[in-house]
Amino acid sequence: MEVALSQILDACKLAKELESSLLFCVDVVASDAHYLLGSCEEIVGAFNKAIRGLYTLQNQSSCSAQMLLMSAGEGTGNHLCAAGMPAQRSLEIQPAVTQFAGGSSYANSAATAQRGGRCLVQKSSKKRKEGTLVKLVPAHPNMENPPDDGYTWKKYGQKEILNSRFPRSYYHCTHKNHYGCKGKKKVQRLDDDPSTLEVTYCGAHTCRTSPTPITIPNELMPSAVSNNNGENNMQTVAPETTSIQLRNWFNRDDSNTYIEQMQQGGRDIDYSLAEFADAMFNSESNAIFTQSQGKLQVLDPFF
DNA sequence: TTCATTTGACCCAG
DNA sequence: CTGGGTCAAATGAA
Repeated sequence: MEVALSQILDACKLAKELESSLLFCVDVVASDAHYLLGSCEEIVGAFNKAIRGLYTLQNQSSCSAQMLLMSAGEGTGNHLCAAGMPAQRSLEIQPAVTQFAGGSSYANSAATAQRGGRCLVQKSSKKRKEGTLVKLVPAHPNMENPPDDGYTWKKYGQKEILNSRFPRSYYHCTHKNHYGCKGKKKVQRLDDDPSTLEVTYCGAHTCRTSPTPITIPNELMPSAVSNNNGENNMQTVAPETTSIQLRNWFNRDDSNTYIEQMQQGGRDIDYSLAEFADAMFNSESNAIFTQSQGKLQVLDPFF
């Protein structure tokens, strides 16, 4: 665990170094997009290294490692560089219990995680389908719907289940039709604890869209057509992994021009960096980067 | 009119 | 054959 924490701290330090470079050495840094790209990939790599270390720890059924893993990867096998990460990615510990079945490298251990001191009891004797993830989440008292998990779901069925007091609802990813996303989930209230929902995720999200869609100014979009009245100056970007987005961003012919604009100070700099950070970590809700008093700051939970 | 939800029917693995 | 999962028409809400 100490090693993993150390790796996370290293990654945070790298992020802070990059922040310092961006804030105080803009002239040097901004002229070299490859330096920025290299720094970002170094940071992402450092976080991934820590995550891999935590995978190992997970095999030892480490409760605290599991909590960190859930914060970092939500059990989908996504690394920090991958898009499609659920919005709830903060270090906030949620009262949920998770169990994995085989499938992704992340889930191969089939380890039972314990969170909040509760264990998932397997009701069915049937062998669980591989590649599924089961979570127990607290049900909202007055709502049938499960709490938001960062994805958008479309309900396509509901069924009464044998020997269950409550029906099971079936959902698939809203982007199933657009991107052929295979993300699915089943939601069922527990018989012995109606205040808890058992959410079974099956199938990985392949839609590769961010739960908090990345918005990039039109002028940065390859297909951008400027709007005469200046309205609607943002576009929502769907699909592509974050690392690809970053690379494309930096490889754009006009990226240097944009960086020059960033050097001029004012909100444009902060806004651009926020977009950059958003593209990098693909989530606002657990922002590693934030804007404070007009400056981009790195949130470091360990300091 | 569009989109999400409901619900009965159908399919298929065990 | 049974039960879980999915489909698609019907329905309702915005």
